[in-house]
Amino acid sequence: MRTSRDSDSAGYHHGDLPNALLAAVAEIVEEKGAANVSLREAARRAGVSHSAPAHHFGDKEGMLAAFAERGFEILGREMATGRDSVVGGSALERLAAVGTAYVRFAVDCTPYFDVMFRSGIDTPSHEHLHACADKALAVLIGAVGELISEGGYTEADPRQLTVYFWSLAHGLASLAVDRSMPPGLDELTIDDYIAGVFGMSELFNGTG
Amino acid sequence: MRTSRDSDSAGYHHGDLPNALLAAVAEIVEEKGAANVSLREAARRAGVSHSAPAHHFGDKEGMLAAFAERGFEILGREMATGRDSVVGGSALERLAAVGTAYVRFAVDCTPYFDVMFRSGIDTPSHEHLHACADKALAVLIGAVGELISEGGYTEADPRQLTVYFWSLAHGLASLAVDRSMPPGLDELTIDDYIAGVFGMSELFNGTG
DNA sequence: TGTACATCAGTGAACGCGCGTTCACTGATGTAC
DNA sequence: TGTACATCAGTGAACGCGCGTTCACTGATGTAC
Repeated sequence: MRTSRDSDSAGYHHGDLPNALLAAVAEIVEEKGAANVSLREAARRAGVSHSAPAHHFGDKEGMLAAFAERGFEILGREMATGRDSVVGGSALERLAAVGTAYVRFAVDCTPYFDVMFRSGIDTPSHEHLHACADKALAVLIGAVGELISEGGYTEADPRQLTVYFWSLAHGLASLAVDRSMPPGLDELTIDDYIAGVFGMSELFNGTG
Repeated sequence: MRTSRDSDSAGYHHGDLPNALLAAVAEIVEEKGAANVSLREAARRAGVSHSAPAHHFGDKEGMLAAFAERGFEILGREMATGRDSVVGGSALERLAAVGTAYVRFAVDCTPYFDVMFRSGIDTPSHEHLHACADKALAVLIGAVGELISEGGYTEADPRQLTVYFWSLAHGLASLAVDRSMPPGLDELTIDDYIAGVFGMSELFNGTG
């Protein structure tokens, strides 16, 4: 197997250093946590001198911001894919699919989730990152809008409904990533909880 | 105003160093984020030599664990107080009060919340901390149990119902702490969202 | 086809910093007698 | 009431480490002519 590192372009010029560095960031976060990411360690793993990263990302914040941007792009894409995978379903089912994609993203791509939401990065201060975050979130907001325009939950404030579903998704994502299920609750799988949590509003309708 | 530092016991012996160090940790997290807590900085703020903290907490992990323990004690107490403040209400109302206390704790005591849930601390590996976390969580689990034994949501799996409410509280807490409301959604206050999110299940009953 | 040159990507030495941890120490406190 | 002694709490020097950033540099690439 050949990586970009040992390809023909290997030598003084790396060929694809930004991607290699971001891949290294993912590795480091996975192994040692977001707090332990450093420019030098990323450079080391990319097989490059420790001052090379500055060329592409400016500084450490810049590298983390670039990594988070990529995360938001993936998250947005996954949520849209989830939504579109529901054919002939209700708006509530599409919204549940969006939420499910959100939680699955956190579980399957934890390094991204960690840097995006739990690394202490100041998203608003990075213009492009902020835009990426808004764009991803627009998928969730849009799904809530569809729910309302389809005639559901019309009594609710759309903003509160958005925060409700986002809280549900973000909370479950956080708990799942931390594997901090309370004692006895780790018998069910994460998929059970996803189904349970996003099916709860329907359950309420039936039994309330 | 006199602090414990400049009291009569000031001098070679601090008098209340563990507390002073934990107060310093809260300050540091507030100002610079959980990632920037250090034994030396805490010692500096407590007005003590940099090697003094080791005497009380062993090492850095130990200091953070002690801080998190205190956080879980406060969280548990606040949730119980919230629950008990509902007199003559339903189990669902008591559960909403527990969730409200959870979110308020995160907003009002953000340094604790950050260290407890977002500092990368490995809770299960600290026995006493783990016990503190379970004890706090027991308040939420208990409130879910009361809901069920009162005859509500009997079709739901209690474990899923617990994770549902915990996700809701933890998600809203995280979003509120990060002030990462999506564009246009920061017009409402956090209290509006708390009321909206925990009133949502009742809303569902009415309109579903 | 060849040459000059600008531009870009990565190097490596150097800087100063704050950190965690260790260790022999000393000052303060309290207890036994 | 006084003295000896054990224990505890905090000191300060020292260690080695990894870090971010800067800077003059060099190797590689591509473009103009």
